[in-house]
Amino acid sequence: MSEDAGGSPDADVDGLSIGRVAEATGLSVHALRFFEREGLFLREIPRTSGGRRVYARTDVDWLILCGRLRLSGMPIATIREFAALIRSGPGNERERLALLQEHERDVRAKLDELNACLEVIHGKVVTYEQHLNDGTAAGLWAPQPTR
Amino acid sequence: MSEDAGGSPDADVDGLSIGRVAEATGLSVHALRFFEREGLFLREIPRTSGGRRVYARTDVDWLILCGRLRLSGMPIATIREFAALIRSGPGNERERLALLQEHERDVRAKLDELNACLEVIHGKVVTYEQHLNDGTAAGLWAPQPTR
DNA sequence: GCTTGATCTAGCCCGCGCTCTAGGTCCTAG
DNA sequence: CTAGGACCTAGAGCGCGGGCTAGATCAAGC
Repeated sequence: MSEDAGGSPDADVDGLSIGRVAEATGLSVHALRFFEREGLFLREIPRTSGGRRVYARTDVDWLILCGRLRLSGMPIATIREFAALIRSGPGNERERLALLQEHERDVRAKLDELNACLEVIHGKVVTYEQHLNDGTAAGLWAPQPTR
Repeated sequence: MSEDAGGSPDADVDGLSIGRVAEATGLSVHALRFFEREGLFLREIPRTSGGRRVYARTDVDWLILCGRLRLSGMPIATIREFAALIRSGPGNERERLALLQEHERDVRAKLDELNACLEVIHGKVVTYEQHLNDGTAAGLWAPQPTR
């Protein structure tokens, strides 16, 4: 139930089970195995003699970053590219930077877009609130557009 | 090629073909037919005697709002609910307002989330920029996490 | 030893939001 | 009259991001 909390022969100091990593990152156990199949990790995740994954803190840190990248809309394929750059060692920092910069631009663009949508939506909300207070129906959608 | 631009017997004044509506809304022709199947419209779209859709300006206005709702992450199913409320006529404005308010909350939450992600990502960008200027490697991911 | 829960691999399945195809019809220009 | 583009319906397909299951193994506590 409590798994190995620091004493089993297989797990290194601070070796984490998949369940603990799931808790720590907010990702599901399924998602973690999926990410591994998809090549998103920075290294091969080692196994115990029994075949179970043993994660390190640095894996969790990376997964947390992956979570942010995903939340902000980066596709799995792009995260995979980024991971591949890191895995292939020093020397490609400019490429990594370019990838991150492009994503930053994308996120800013999406923020602008969302803000524009928010304005429209908030405008609608205000219109309905006024209608409900005043009893007017100005600016509301009719059931059948007036023709 | 130019379709009916205001003179054919079937099309009302300002009756728009699906292609024109696609242009006007940025949605694809396929998407417009899909939206119709999904019940997102506020009315039955009338047809010419030849069976072609004839849209009005009000349909375009509604579609533009739908576009904003979609862009801001509202699922098709929720837009369908909203459309159904409008279609069922006056009297349910509180429900419409509640739906819009909830979506507004969702959008604001997503904005906060995105901003938080952006901070993390921008931090990474800055770290890489510093590394490339200084030649240091502090804070960069190693190819293999140091164990 | 036995039970119990966490984990394993392999692989199929799903919801979403369109997109595209097939096979036709319409209709306007030349 | 003919060509060709826009449009029609019905329905299959797809990319994405996981979710879920089956059937087995592993490991900890009693």
